[in-house]
Amino acid sequence: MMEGNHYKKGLWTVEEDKMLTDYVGIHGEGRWSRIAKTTSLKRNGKSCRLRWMNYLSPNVKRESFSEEEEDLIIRLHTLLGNRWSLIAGRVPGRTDNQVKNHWNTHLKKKLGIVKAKSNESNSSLKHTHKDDEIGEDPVPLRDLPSKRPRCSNDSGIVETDQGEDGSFQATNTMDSNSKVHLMSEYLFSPVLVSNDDLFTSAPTLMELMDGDGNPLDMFWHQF
DNA sequence: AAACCTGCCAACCGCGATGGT
DNA sequence: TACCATCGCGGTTGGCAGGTT
Repeated sequence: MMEGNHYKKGLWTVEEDKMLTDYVGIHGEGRWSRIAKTTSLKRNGKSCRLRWMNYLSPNVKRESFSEEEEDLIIRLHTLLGNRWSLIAGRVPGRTDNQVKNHWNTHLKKKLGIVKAKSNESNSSLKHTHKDDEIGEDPVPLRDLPSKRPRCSNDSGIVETDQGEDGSFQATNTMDSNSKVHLMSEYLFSPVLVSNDDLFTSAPTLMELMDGDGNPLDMFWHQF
């Protein structure tokens, strides 16, 4: 709890990276807060964990995103919204931070997602580049439990639907046929089917539509 | 050449969840 | 049950690099 403010911040040096890598090599991942106590690395636990998970871990891909990865992210985002850790979990070698950054800097533009101005009179407001972005989340976070993977009941979730502009919007009024169509489109598209792991763990449409629970519930367990 | 602008991404922050005592 | 340490998530920021004026 008490991670004081005497810890170093900012970009990591090569020496710091080596210290952290050596530490993980000896002690394994976890117990991040002990690093500063047992080594001369003056980084707090959170910083160490983030550096390892997002950069130093051998599981992290450093090359550019491929077309296939981008397509997969787009599809997963349609289903999951800004659940970056869940999305990243389905994109081998990519971290939630990588996925989030790539979405915000590349994929939004690729999809032509821009914030819908509520009215033109607002155009005189001071512009910042962040103002261009929207809450593009197809399932607004306010409608979801804050920490979905840890929630046992997921009431209040809504499905996604494609809007006139091609972006996906939240809706809870979709009929069953539309649900089947949408689910099958995403689950059994060539991109997803090409992913062995996802394919083997993908449910059937009957499973999707079965029961009185939310038809998307299974995603939170499968992804 | 210098100032300014923009894009990008690594890292930070705040918060909630979890697990141990 | 309460408290504390730790972990993990999503949003946001800071700063560098390259482009433009």
